Amino acid sequence: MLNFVEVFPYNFSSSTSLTAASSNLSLNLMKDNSKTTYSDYNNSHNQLEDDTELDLIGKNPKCSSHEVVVDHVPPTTSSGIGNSEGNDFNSVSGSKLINTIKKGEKKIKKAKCAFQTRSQVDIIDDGYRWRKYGQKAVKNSKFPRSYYRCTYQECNVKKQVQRLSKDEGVVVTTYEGTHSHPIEKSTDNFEHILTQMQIYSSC
DNA sequence: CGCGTTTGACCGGCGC
DNA sequence: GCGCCGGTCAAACGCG
Repeated sequence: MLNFVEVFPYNFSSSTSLTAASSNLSLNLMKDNSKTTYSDYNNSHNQLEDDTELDLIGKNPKCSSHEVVVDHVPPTTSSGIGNSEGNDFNSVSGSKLINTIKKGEKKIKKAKCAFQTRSQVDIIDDGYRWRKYGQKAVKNSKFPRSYYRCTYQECNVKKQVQRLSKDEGVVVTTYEGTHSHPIEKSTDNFEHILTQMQIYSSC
């Protein structure tokens, strides 16, 4: 179980700091000597206006005082990460559902929050149960990206896990969507992690 | 037997 | 139009 978690500031390009909600997130790192950073993958101006998207990390936007680093992902990113944005994952996900979207309809972006974790293991136990549904080789990286979906019935949350090629010790976990149910496993480390986040990210 | 993982196939978006 | 790429599906498989 977790012995030590260190949160360190991670500077994406054109990153800014903001206060983010964090109350609903729990991290329960499986191994020791892990470092975690998290960032909001939303475009801060366009995406954060949608309050349904802000709550990936926390259900309650008012409760947090944790400084985080925010990455700005252009809303026009290619088919990659944002490919299925706007889809209703409660019904059918993926390309088949995309077919049902009429031409000209504006797709709604889903919230994405990325955590950087310096860890020996890829999987961060965040208290939810996940089922792996895909794995793809990543261009310019020797490590694959794994795709997970929350196993809770009708929960549409997904996450991607990828290890950085240029820093093999860093694992990037990207969350997409909002859990519609409580955490399934109790986690004792969350407060500790949040404390670490606050300490390190405020510099 | 139920649940989760693996992995090749498939699809849509995008750039040329 | 074609090829590349990221994301998803789903059958097969493994494990407890």
